[in-house]
Amino acid sequence: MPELPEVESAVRRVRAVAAGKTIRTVELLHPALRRRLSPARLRSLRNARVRDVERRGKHQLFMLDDGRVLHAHFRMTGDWSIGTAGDALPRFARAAIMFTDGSRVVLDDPRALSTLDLHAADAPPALGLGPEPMDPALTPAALRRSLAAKRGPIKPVLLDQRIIAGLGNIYAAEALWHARISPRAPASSLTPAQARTLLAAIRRVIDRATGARYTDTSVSRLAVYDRAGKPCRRCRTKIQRIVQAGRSTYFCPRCQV
DNA sequence: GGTCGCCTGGTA
DNA sequence: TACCAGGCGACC
Repeated sequence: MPELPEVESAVRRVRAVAAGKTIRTVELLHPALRRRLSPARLRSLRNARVRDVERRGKHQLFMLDDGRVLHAHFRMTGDWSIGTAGDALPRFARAAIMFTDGSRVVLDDPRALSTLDLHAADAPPALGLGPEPMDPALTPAALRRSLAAKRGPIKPVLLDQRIIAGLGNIYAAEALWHARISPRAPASSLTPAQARTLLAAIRRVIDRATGARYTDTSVSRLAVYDRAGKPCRRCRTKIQRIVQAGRSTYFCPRCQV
């Protein structure tokens, strides 16, 4: 489910139960997760203590006392379901982390595309992420510079996590609409004024969504996402859906130039 | 950049 | 039954 705001909310919920706790077991409930976590590595998590849970872009990092990192990524449809040992498992439970105090964190993911990874203490994860949207070091000039180095239309480029960490398909489209920039405009063509407007728009859509969850997002008032054929909220022109890099892009053909 | 595969469910 | 899905890595 996640773009940055939803992952941030997930991290906050999981941190509240996991930080300071000791792991009793981690159980995989779907075969796809076994590709990255062998039974031996799973067993090695017994008695590991979680110091804290951190977010980097859309990645979630359980920082263990021994320096190892349990690394979760929700991909399209993952979420945490938080409860205790005796609770019924959610319908799409894919993994369960049990803590010694009886609390339980379950990875709930209908499509089972989520990943869990364990990184050794001497090999912290290399995530290849650009700056967080709210990072003060990310200035309009810096954004324009990184976009200038990329070929192709801006919308797919904005999904490149090396440009801005955590931006995804919905909020990229939303931000472009707010900034009145066409998703087809070459990434390298942005003027300084457009870069400034776009960065402000990205921050606005991310900030407004922070604290929301998947179900909230789908019912919230998005400007363009999933609104093909419906009137633009600015000019009433019909919103168009196109496909870029295999992903849906929604935009107003009249007021996004 | 484009396209496919990963997985499975919801919806037209 | 077909298409779509908020991600991402591998491939051309």
